[in-house]
Amino acid sequence: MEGDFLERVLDLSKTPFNLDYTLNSGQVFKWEKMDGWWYGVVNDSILKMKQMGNKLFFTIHPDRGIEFIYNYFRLDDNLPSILNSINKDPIINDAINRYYGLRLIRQDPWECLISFICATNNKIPNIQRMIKRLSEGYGNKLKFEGKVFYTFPKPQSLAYANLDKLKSYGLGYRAKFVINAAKLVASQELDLNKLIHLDYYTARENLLTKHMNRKLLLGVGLKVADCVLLFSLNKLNSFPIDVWILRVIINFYNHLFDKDFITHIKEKRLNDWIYNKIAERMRAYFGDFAGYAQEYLYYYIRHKSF
DNA sequence: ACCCAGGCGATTG
DNA sequence: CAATCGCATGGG
Repeated sequence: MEGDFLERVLDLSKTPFNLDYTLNSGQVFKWEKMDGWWYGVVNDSILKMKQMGNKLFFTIHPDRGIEFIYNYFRLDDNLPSILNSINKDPIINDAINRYYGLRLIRQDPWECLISFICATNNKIPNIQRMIKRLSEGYGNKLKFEGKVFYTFPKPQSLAYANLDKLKSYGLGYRAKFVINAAKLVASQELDLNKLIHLDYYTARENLLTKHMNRKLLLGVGLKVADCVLLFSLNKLNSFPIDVWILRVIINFYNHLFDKDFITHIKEKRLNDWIYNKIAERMRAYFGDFAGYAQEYLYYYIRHKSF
């Protein structure tokens, strides 16, 4: 079908957006840049994109409406207004100025959950490789421009996946957590999409539920839950704290905390009590869009040379 | 060889 | 409750 390969242009002059920053921000792991074009599989469609200034060139295959792009890249978010609301100090101001146009992405919650279960105690290139192998092994094959792509596996596919096969993909001890999560979602014991309608704290409680004094979702703690809430469930006040954000706190935001608290967290490893205390303070400081601040600060600490 | 990574589970005290 | 410790894997 000729129409499937129609290249379209989106005018970004009134909606600030930076595709490279957004896709390099560690939110999503299934995108790849080839010959200057970004290729990604979103739900069941291949997206091919390139930005040149205020113009976003893209092809969706099979074709979808423009809302598909708006929804995924949250182009409906009033970015200037959001960034203005979180711009509280010179550090975040510097991050905003450097990486202006970085947006949160609205991912599929299921893919997001599995991605960040795989992300624990791991490095981004390795996470990308794991997600790629999972997709090749259990996703559906798509062809486009003579290239082969794979959708992210459905919950039903991973629920009956072979444990040793997942381990051979490099998932290690996370393999059993992935299968556990897949069984819960496939059986509809856990309905991720209903969490979109709940507030941040209630939705987080759902992800961290215990059943007979045992966690329902294995491999999901505060950090993974916060990532899923922020990147896929519309909870923009979620403030995930990983080792990098902890460095941001210690280096640039220690004045927001008691002095002995800072010396305490330098000695101890991050535990739930420390995590919640920091996250609550940063939510109070940055406000309802603290998640955007988190993402700009994450990009800042990862990319700026100090 | 050792250390680290978008942390968390299991086991102890 | 809180505090330790081990963990699969790959790269520096």
